[in-house]
Amino acid sequence: MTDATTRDHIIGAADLLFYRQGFEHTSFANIAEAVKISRGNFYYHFKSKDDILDAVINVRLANTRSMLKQWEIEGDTPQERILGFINILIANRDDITQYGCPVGTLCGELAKLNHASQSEANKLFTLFRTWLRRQFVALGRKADADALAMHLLVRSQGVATLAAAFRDEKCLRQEVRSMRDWLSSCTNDTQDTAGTAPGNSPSLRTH
Amino acid sequence: MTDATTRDHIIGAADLLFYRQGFEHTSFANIAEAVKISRGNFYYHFKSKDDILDAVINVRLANTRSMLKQWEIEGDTPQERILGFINILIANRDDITQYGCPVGTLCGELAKLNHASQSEANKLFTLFRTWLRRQFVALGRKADADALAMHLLVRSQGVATLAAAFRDEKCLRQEVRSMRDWLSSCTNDTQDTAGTAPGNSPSLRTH
DNA sequence: GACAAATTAGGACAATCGTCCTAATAAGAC
DNA sequence: GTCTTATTAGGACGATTGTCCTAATTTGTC
Repeated sequence: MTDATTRDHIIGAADLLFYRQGFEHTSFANIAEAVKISRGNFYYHFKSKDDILDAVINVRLANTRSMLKQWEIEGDTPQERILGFINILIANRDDITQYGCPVGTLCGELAKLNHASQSEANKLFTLFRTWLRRQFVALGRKADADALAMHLLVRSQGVATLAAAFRDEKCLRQEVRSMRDWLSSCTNDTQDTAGTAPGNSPSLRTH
Repeated sequence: MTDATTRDHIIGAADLLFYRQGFEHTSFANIAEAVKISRGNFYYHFKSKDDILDAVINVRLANTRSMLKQWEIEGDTPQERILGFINILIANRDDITQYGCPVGTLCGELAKLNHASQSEANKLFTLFRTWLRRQFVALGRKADADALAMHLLVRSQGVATLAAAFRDEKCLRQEVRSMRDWLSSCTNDTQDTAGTAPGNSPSLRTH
C-alpha cells in the first residue's frame, strides 16, 4: 500500500507551488526540493505530472466541499452564509494580493494550455456556484438565484485579479465592503424588480 | 535599419500566441512557424524572448491608448463612453469565452512567473483605470470616481474569467446587462449615498 | 557588373523538461 | 535470523527550451 504521508506531502507541496508559480512553471525539481525526496521517485506515487495535478484538484475539491459544509453549519441565515463566502477574500487577502484566486488562476492557466483536466478544475467553480445559488434560493430569490450567485463569483474573481495585479489590498477591501452592502440589499428586495427600474437594484435580469 | 514589416509580423504573431497559449507556453518554434521564418533568426530583431514580450506589451499599450482616444471622440456623453468600454466584452465575446481577457490573463501569468515586465503589463490596467475615472468625474462623481472605475474593471475581469472557465457567453451577456443598468443608475444618483443606505445604490464607499 | 550592408537559414550549445529504469535501502511477515 | 514487499535514490533517456554563431542569401548603392 502507498505510504499516505509521503504522497500527501507531495500533493501538499505541489498544491502550494501550483498556486504560487502556476502549474506549468512548477517542475518536478521544484516539488522534489520542497518535499526533500529524489526527483525520479515521483513515479512510484504518481504516473505523470498530470496525475499530480489531478490529485491536487481532488484535494482542493474535497477541501472546498468541507469548507462549504462548515459554512452551512456556522451561518444561521443564508445571508450570514453568503457573508462567509465574501469574507474569505479578506481572510486570504495576503495570498490573493500576491497570487490571485487559486481557483481562477488555475482554471485560466489550464484553459490556455488546453489541458485535459480543465473540466475537473472547473468543478471548483461549480461547487461555489451551486452552493451560492442554494443560499440565494433560501433567501427567497429563487427566480434569479443563479444570476445572483454568478454575480458574486464575478466580483470575487475580478477583485482577486485586480488586487493581485496592483498588489493592493485596499481596493480588495473596498470591493468587499460594496459586496456586503449589495448582499444586505438583496434581503430586503422584492424578487422581481427587473423591469426598467432606476437600475440600482441588486436584482439581475436573467434574460 | 530593421525591416519594419518582418519585425511587426513577429510581434503580431507573438501577440496572438501569447494571448491564446500564454507567454511561457509559447515557444520560439511556435512563433517561427506562424511567421514562417527560421527559429534562430529572431535574435536579429530581438535580443531575447523577454524583448519580444516587451514589444508586444508596448504595441498593446499603444493600441489601447488610441482605442480610448477613439471612444473619447465617438461618445458624446461620459455615459456613452463608459458604455463603449462595457461593450468590448460583447464585441470580443468569442475570444473572451475562449481565452479570457488579454490584459488580465497576461498580468496574472507574469505575476506567477515573477517576471520583470509585470509593471509594464500592469500599465494596461492603469490605462483603463484612469480613463474610466476621468469619465466618472465628468459624470459628476468626483468623490468616488476611482472606486467606480475599479468596480467596472473588477466586473469586467471577473466576467471574463468565468465566461472563459464555463465557456459560456450567456453569463457574459447577463453580467453586461447588469453593468449597463448599474451605469445608467450612476447618472441619476446623488454623489454621496454612502452611509448605511439600503445598499442598492451604485455608489461605493471609498474608505 | 562589383561591392557593402542588411537579412536570413540552419545548426550547435548547454540547460532543463518530464519520463523511465535499475540498484540500493527500509519495512514487515514468518 | 530470512525472505518478500514497499519505498527510495540517482542517473540515463530523448525531447524541447532559449540562446548564440556562422555561412548563405538578399538587398541596395555605386
